[in-house]
Amino acid sequence: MTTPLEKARKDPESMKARILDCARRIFGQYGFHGTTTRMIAQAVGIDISTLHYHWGGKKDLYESVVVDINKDLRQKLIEVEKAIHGLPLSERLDISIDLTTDYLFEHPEISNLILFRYFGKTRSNGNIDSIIPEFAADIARSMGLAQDKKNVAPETMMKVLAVMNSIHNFISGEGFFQDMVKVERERYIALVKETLKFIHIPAFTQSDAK
Amino acid sequence: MTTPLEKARKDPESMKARILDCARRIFGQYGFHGTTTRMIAQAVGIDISTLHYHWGGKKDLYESVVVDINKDLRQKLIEVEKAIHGLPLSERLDISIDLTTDYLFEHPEISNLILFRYFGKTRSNGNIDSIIPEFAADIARSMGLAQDKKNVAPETMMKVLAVMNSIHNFISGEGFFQDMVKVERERYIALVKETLKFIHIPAFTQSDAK
DNA sequence: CTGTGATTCAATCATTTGATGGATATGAAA
DNA sequence: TTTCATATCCATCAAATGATTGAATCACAG
Repeated sequence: MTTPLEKARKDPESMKARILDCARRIFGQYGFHGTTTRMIAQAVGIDISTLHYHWGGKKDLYESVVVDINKDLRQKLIEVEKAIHGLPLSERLDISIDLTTDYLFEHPEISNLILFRYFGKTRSNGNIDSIIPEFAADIARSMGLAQDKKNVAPETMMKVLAVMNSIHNFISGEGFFQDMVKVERERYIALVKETLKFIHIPAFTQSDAK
Repeated sequence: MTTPLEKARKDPESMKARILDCARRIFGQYGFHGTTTRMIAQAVGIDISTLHYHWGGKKDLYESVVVDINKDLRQKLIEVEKAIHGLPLSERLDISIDLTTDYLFEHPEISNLILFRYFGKTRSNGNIDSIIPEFAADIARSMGLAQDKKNVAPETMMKVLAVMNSIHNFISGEGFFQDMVKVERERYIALVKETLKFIHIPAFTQSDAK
């Protein structure tokens, strides 16, 4: 049986998919409470009731969005993992940062939504991010910091979180930070990669040598 | 002339101050749109109209909160700067991380609010964080990465942002991350410090040696 | 005690917002 | 053509929410 989300992903031109795309972007910019169903409907160019017809309600739509971005991110991480397989650690980090950063700059709503879920509370909260720890564990393994996905040491988990978050920060805070350093977009993206490598590569390669 | 905010800070028992305290906490947890004036009033134990009497309106109160936390953070940064003055870089980092982390874990709403302002949009946005770039420049100077507060290189600014953000991340994401690594609060705080030092000290000391 | 300004609250308003019901259109199947 | 499921919109509702008004209460100087 196909869920509404699978149906939407199958045909990107369908109304379901168009709504989902706009919802991703707007929920990412304004968060759950900062977004109104009317804002999304207007962005799609439809009536609110059409939105409700396809996705049930605001909360249902939001949860679909979260599942959707998690799916996309997981897909990308698998891709990155393949690209770096077998390389030495410093190169793995270098390439991972390049690929992930490029991808997220093209889909900033992913970083936006993830940070919103980390740092903000929703007045009625269910937890639909049980997949995130799995991401972190996957990354830990693919970076050679853990043997298997189960039983990743807390220290390792924290290091992986630090790397993931620092990337999301620069993507999601682009508006704020770019204005702060007063550079154009292309330059900002280059600066982000440079800074991430400056910060993270010494830490992990040093501990590797020990 | 004294602003309402100065008046509130003078007498911590005053109604103005009590409202401001609760507002800090709740705006920090739920963000601007996720917070209702009724939530704040209930937390203080007063009527909504009393809140309006003292602070004008939701937006005014929110802006006062932002100014207030920026003031607190600035104060703390000056304090930290004094404590590390003259020490070698790796020790400056070590101590800065300890002091700042301890302080922010005691006042998590500071990290919460700052991240909300970085990553989220408010439907009607004015920018009242013109002070943040100044923080970054201050830190850059006090870490010996820049000569004067004016003309801090973009590369340097980005590095400082990376450090600041990584701290805020672990404070503000405590609920999420602590659950992820499955440890108690004290252990989590220790892990945060350890991880921050692991990540940042090699980067800056290595480039220092070059 | 009295008067006066400051403070607080109950009641209420206007707007926003999530949601629904019913009418209409479209197109495929019978 | 008729029938029926799908899809869309218009009108509207009920609750939530930011804000205001006016009366009651308090603090305290005179």
